[in-house]
Amino acid sequence: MESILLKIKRLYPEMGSSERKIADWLTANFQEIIGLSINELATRCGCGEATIVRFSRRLGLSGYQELKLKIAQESANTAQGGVLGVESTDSCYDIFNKRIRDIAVALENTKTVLSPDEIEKAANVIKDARRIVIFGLGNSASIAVDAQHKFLRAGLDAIAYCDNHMQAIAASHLHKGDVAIGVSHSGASIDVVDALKTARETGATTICITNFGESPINEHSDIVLNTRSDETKYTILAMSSRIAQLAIFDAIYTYIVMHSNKAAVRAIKDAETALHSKKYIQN
Amino acid sequence: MESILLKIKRLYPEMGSSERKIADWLTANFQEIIGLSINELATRCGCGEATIVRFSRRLGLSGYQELKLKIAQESANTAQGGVLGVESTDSCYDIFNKRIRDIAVALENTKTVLSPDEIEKAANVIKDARRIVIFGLGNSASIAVDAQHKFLRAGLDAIAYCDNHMQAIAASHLHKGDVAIGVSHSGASIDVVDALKTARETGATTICITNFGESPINEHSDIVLNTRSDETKYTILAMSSRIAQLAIFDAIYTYIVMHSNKAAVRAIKDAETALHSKKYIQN
DNA sequence: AAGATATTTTGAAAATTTTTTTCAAAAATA
DNA sequence: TATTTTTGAAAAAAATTTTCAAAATATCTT
Repeated sequence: MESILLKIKRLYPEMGSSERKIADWLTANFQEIIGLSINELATRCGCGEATIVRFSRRLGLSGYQELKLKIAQESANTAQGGVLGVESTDSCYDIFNKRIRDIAVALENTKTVLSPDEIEKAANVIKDARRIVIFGLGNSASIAVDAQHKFLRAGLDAIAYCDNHMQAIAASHLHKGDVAIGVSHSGASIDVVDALKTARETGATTICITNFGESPINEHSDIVLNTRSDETKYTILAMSSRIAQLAIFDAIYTYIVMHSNKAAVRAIKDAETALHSKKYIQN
Repeated sequence: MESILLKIKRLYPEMGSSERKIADWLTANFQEIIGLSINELATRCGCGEATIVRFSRRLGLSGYQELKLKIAQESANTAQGGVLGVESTDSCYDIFNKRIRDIAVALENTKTVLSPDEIEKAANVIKDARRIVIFGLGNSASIAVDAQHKFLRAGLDAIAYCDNHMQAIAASHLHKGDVAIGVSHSGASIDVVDALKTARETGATTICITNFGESPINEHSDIVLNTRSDETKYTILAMSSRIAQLAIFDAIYTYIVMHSNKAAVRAIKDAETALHSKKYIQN
């Protein structure tokens, strides 16, 4: 949807001099309109009220009221400034707000480094895999578990291994047609990298999900899915990159459901109905 | 800044029955107010116009006009796009892009229903807890595991139980000074609700993380942390609400680290250095 | 427990403010 | 100069806010 400012810019040539005064004032004082009545604005712009209504109509709105409402909506997004670091005086709610900013930024960045081709390939390989094993340790363990959960719901044969011994064993027992997925933010987790290497040697297809850049895990991966987050503080948790990882798995899961044969879709419906008896209320 | 919805929730007890009708209607039809005049809203709520003005004033606003403007601002993110449906012709990358939109919207919405007071209370209770148990089943299991992982890193005594029998047992063995956290998007997962109820009976402090609205789990929780996502499609995965849950836990974790005594901070540093030997490269 | 009194809550109607429409004058264009 | 377009003051309409008395509720008294 075209924004108000953009519309103003586009329609500017068609306006008369009085309407242009309104356009100019609004361009300079966008949000300020929210607190003004139509005649206050008319005074500021040096024009009549009727001209303001006409101006609003030109933008495709019903009148001044709607103009104000629309600008209120649009300025809500713009208003936020860009500070990141958590201060020791921050309330927990403050920290939450900063975190969700981080997440939004990381997701946008990931969009720029995630290859459309690679993720499409990954989704299809997983969809048709005989067996899927997912490796994640420590911080990435919950991502692996989450992915397992999703794939199981889609009727796939998936297991997450979050223990380095189990990973090594599982990797060595794979075959051609199987898929091994390694999750590691740094791409340098010894055990996960080794497990992926082993998996590849068995003939399995290997996929990694890791932060953008050179890393050991890429060398052992047939398909590389990159995230991108510029975390500097508390990087151990790599919170926002993990959200990006989750989003990638979610997209793959959704894709598989959409492209699956009836049986797999039924598996999802089955999973949902199975849950109903476990709820006090029926959603 | 406290959101309108939060203010409504907080001031609800002080309202008379007519004002509550407005509060209820608004909670259910938040954005819809933008298109309504005061008497249209009065009709819908079954009350007089004056009551709506009084209601607005109670929220600290000058009147109905400002209420409408404020809601327009807050619903800006929600209003755009809404829930983006995934089409069967979408590429995996397309789906990813739609997903990250959903996530951004859910996070913004959660900001408006998450009570600053409650999350602050939760963080402090957890920080000083003798023992923390976290309950999550199915979809919420990975969130519980993630939270456990974070709290362990902060040097806290935390365990996640993702099995209904273990949850029941663990809950019954708590004491005053312990904290039980239940994670459930619907707030209606029988086993988690029961475990939280049991936990409370032992004298433990109970916290729930659930989607905004009435739900069984609230009744057994001393502290309620709300998320908000309007998922209609693929609601079984409740993806975006889970991201919001993760962000809440992350904020609490970060807050605890910031406010902990030296020992706990050292515990984090310890955890980080312990990981270094497990990496091929040093970050 | 019943009744009386005070307080609070409420909405209809009046008052006010805001927005929109009308229309003739001014400006621009042909 | 004639025609069209643009404009704003004033009128009309609509929306919002205020006032105030009735209704509901709570508190006190006996």
